[in-house]
Amino acid sequence: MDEKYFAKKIEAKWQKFWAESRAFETDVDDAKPKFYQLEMLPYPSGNLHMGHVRNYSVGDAVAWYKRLKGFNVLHPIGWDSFGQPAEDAAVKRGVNPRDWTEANIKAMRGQLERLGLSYDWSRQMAAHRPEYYKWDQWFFLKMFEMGLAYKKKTQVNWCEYDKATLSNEQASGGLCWRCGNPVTKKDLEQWFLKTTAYADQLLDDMATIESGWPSHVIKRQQDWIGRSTGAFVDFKLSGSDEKVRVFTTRIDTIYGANAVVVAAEHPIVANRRDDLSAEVINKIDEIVVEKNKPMDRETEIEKDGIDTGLKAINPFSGEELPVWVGNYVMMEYGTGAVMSVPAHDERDFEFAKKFGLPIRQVISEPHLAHEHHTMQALALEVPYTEQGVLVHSDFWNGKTSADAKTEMADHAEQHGFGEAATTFRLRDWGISRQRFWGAPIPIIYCDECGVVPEKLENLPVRLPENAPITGTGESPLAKVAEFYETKCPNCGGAAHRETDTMDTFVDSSWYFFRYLDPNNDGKPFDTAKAAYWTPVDQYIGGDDHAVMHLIYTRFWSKVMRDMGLVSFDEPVHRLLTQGMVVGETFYDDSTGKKKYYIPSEVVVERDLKGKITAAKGTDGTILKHAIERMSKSKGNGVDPDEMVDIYGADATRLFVLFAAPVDNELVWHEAGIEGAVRFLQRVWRFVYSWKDSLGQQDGEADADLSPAARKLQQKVHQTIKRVEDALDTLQFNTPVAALMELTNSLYESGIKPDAATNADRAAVREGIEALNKMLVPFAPHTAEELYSVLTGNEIGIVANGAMFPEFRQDLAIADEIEIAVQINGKLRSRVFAAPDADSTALEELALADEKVNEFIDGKTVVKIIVVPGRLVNIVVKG
RNA sequence: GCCGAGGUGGCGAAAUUGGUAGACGCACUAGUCUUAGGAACUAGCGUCGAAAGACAUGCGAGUUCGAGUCUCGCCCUCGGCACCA
Repeated sequence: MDEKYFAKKIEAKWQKFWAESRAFETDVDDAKPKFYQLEMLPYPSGNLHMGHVRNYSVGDAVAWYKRLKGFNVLHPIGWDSFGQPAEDAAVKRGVNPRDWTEANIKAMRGQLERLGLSYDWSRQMAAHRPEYYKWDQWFFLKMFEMGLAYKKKTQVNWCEYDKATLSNEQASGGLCWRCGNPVTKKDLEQWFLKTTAYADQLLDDMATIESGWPSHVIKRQQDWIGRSTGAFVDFKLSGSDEKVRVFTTRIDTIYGANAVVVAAEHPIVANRRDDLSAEVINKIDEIVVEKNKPMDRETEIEKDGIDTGLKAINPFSGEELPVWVGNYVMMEYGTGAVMSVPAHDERDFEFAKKFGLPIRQVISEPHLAHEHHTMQALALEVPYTEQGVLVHSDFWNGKTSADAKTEMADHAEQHGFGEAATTFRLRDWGISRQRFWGAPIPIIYCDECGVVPEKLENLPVRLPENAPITGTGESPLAKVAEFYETKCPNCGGAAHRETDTMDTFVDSSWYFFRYLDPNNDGKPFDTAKAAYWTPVDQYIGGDDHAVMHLIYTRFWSKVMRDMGLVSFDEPVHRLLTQGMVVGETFYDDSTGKKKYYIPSEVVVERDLKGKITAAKGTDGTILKHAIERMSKSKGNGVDPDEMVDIYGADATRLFVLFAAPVDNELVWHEAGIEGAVRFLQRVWRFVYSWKDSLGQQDGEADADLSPAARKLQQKVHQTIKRVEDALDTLQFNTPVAALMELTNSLYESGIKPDAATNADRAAVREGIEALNKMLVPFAPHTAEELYSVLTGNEIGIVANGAMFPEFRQDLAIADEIEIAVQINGKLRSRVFAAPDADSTALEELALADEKVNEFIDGKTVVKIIVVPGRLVNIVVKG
């Protein structure tokens, strides 16, 4: 190696060395603690993007740090390789999904390797390979056995653009998670996994991981699971034995009910199509049609409904109420029917206003309760949705809402018309997909025996080599007779296979257990290995999976626990969600639609300070300027390969870590990455300027450290502490800053190799070595190269067992520190004192200061506050 | 509408958790060296001011010797949810 920093050369050298020496293949040394560092696995699209780079740079920094801290580190990677893009490629370009996927994996692995990420490649898994999806199928059959997998006909979320079925999580917000287009409904037979069976656990167990997960993810999961406690109440239909069961969280308001409102699909109306008037039937059908239309996020849906003419009896008051159909009642939640209490619910209020239904107040603000008893119920201007005291509620008058809720639910139960109840927003996970590129659902339909699970020993149910992929939303496997024609495992008669495949989120629900034992042919993984490595110590990924992958994987772990495969409740103890990488965009929206300009088509004007004041296209169009998520079409995308090529992997990674706190958005400015290169070069030059002088101990008696060397020593140890604390709390920008400061201090010390004493040389050596080791998590290639330059060994940092530098408090403390002197809280002067100088000494020093005396001259000192080690504040009057 | 996070220089950000606001970096300005420099180095860089100093952490109050940090009330930005009874 020459003395000039040349990223390409050293990066290629060390990547080759790491691969050949299998430097990152996981060893288990019983004397060391374990650390499982996991990052969300990529979909093999063929192109790494900057978001991946950020995710994996952070993960790699943690993995390296833990290695240097003496852990057995497991740091694997794999491929979420089933999914729609492979089918899209097949439709568009006629390629085979398998070939396309394998080629992409190969290409992306190359990209990851060029970044120098320290993965244990020997544990790689890929979801689309039969050795993996065999176990998806195995889990499915186990869940079928346990009653956790079942089939039902249902309205599924359907994305017309992608021609794809979506789970509720994937259709969150009424928009497709993949393409962002509105979601419609479609009737389909679907396989479901019973996530609702774990709703309580999914919610309650969050308490055990709360401290290690970002609060916004916890919050979103809580909202998603959406537990609400209340009661079921049965309203008997007049002139019938039938009952309508409603769910309410506010049974205390039941005397204010003016109607029972049911969903359009509710059996009570669906079963009476012949009896209801044509007008009612028409309205019901209209509501159903409206409901199944793609949702428009912007406009609020207006309340609609109709009186069915049916009557129901309020079991508390005995009052006869009309039964309405309302478009705001959802069949999928609760019982599909509600009691409408307009005085105390916004939606019911709006509904009552629109249709002129009576509004009766039955809950009062506590201090007004007495008046209400003597008053007629008043028409409210706005609904009163708070809790309060019951009025106009017969026997229950005067009770608080809280008391009434429990007592009234008990009352209902005792009299057989209701009970306390809990409902969830969470629905079961629909996993059937009418897709080719996924794990076949291992179920067989037999005319004689019905639904029959495939035998475990027949797994995997393999995907056929070829299937007609059309992208029209029908199952391609249904057109491959060799695939679906089979024999019943039960009776041996002719039968056919399920032709739907599994949602790809099945694959990612347990992939990180397969890393522990990737070649196991008899089990998904060895339980002893799982007991050692899991739960995951640190998981890192984007927060777009807050309610998809991260709920599914928690569910899956709980099922595996109940199967006896693992013994914990939660698979991930610490979660870090990194922010998005965004870029500057320039666009013209004068035509109503945004037209993006690529950077080479944009001319930017800046003011003296460098702020952008105007932007124009080279065609003269005045452009607007914004920060948006990176994408090719917006012209703000950055190709990681290109960055690595120009600046090097280390500089790219270092910059990504340094540029912003890890959970913030990161705005890509290419100029910033040059700063990272400059820093690495500065380190490089300094080490080279010293490399021949560090070992010299030419007999000269050890002198004391010079003041400059002593100062450097302090900085070294302060930096060790700062870097350690930062990495322990998952901060990556501040430790890089600390290393830059340390580098500046090395230069500023002014200690020259030829002029230095042995002691001073040793101080510089300590600084260089500490810097070198602390640089490893951020710029591993450069660090390896410098390490070999300094130590003369070529076996690499891992093999050499190098450890993170050791912090010494006694060396970090300065001999003399600066104490701020304030007068009335304003900084007026500074004095110097020993770090352990006591209050009296500091006070004396401050009062002796010339500048201080100028300020307090002629005034009365009222009080003096001394914070040892920090400041003196003199309070004066007059 | 509800929930969450956040407002600090031209920009990305620090701030030992109530104690010297703006570390570190980018951009910018001036200079040195160089055939040259988009290299390196030196100096400057919150605002106003010649300086002393004054004013500065979204706005307004409060607590305190002392507030970016704590309390209350507003304003704004970004994310999430969408009639969940």
